[in-house]
Amino acid sequence: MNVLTGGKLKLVQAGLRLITESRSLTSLGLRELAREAGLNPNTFYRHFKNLDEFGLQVLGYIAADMKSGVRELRQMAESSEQASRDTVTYVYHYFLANPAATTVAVRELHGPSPLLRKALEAQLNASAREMAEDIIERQLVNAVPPETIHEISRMTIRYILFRAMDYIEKPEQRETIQRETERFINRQFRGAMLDNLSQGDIETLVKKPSSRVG
Amino acid sequence: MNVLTGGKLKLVQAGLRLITESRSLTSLGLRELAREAGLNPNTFYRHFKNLDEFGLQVLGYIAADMKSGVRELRQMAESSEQASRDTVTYVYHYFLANPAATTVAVRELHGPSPLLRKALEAQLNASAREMAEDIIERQLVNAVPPETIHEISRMTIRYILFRAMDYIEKPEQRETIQRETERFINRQFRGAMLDNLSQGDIETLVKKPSSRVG
DNA sequence: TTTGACGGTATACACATGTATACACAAGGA
DNA sequence: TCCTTGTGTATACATGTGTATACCGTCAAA
Repeated sequence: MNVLTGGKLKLVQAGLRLITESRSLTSLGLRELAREAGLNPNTFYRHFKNLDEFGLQVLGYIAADMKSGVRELRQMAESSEQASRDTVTYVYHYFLANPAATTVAVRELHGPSPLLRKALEAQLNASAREMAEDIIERQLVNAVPPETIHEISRMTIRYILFRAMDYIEKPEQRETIQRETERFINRQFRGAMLDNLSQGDIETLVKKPSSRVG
Repeated sequence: MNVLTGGKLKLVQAGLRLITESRSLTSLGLRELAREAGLNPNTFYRHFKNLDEFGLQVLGYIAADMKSGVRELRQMAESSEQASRDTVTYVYHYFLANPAATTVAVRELHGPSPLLRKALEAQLNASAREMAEDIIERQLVNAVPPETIHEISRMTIRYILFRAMDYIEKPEQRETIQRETERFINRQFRGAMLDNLSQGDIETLVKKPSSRVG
């Protein structure tokens, strides 16, 4: 298995710790890591060929973590009405509990290392696919075609990831961020329901007084 | 005026050059910059107190640039129908023409320096505000309240910024990215028109056959 | 009991970095 | 004319970095 132990684990965890304290994965030094891990600099070489390999290991470590997080998600989201609210709440709490992983993801997704970027993108797309398939399977939004659901899922995953940084760092804004995210998701899906209507159609639709319109 | 000249300008431009070649602003070194600028390392101190101050100068430099870009935007977007398409086209072309500025913005918005992050956020919010006020002034989407337009503008600015990285680096995806961005914007605004309808209302609305529904 | 791999350490080297001090030279005002 | 100010340079130092070589215990297999 890919389970980490001993010094290797110590180094990875040291890396995550350093990243949380306002560093980026790509900027970590070998000696710095060893120092933080309480090990001799050269011990690093016992476990990793170079810093790139270390980066990939860290990514693998947090990817495994995230995967289990997303899997738990599938247990929730019963009704279509409450689906987005529950999901958003859960996801943000997950990010809050894993600040290092979140920071790594955000920083390296557009960071300087093509290798890490590619790996992260794949990881995010996988999560988005899982989210989309879940939505399709449970028929949470029937009026929207599958391909569109996938597209919106990709956008949503990224949106949430970036907002997660603020969510972690600005506790007083958490409520706001959560509400904004819910609105984001709802508007995407509701807007998508109108994808093949013309602007004129929509205006007449909306103008017609329904149950309650301010 | 804030116009840069001589060595100071050389250093800032060297910074932008280095950033485009897959570096991040925060990771630049003083000697590295001087080398790229063809100057003595110590000349750096003649112009900047430290690297943080240098970063702020670079940010200011590109902010001025971006501002003029956004201002030009106000000349366009005549009809509501074509508004998003024109705007998106323009904005992406702008980012394409200024890859260094774009990369800086994306990397540092969630980067390790709180100072730069704050400055960038302010800059983005200013752009979003300008965009929102433009939309409101021109009455492009009447059915949506101003506060919501501001919110969507903030989201859109960020969305476009992140997609701009891919837009720059993956020429074969430019068409796709542009289309996706247009859909993103349209769905946000159309979805927002339905903000105060219940899920049930919307479903009945959408099911009703209008001009053309697949 | 010996062997060898594994994980960890110590020392050392070459190089890059930020910074301090001191020097050079042009332009402009007194 | 002298003096200051702005800009650029040279030298030097302490510190940090990646890496190479060599040494040391533990432990399991032969």
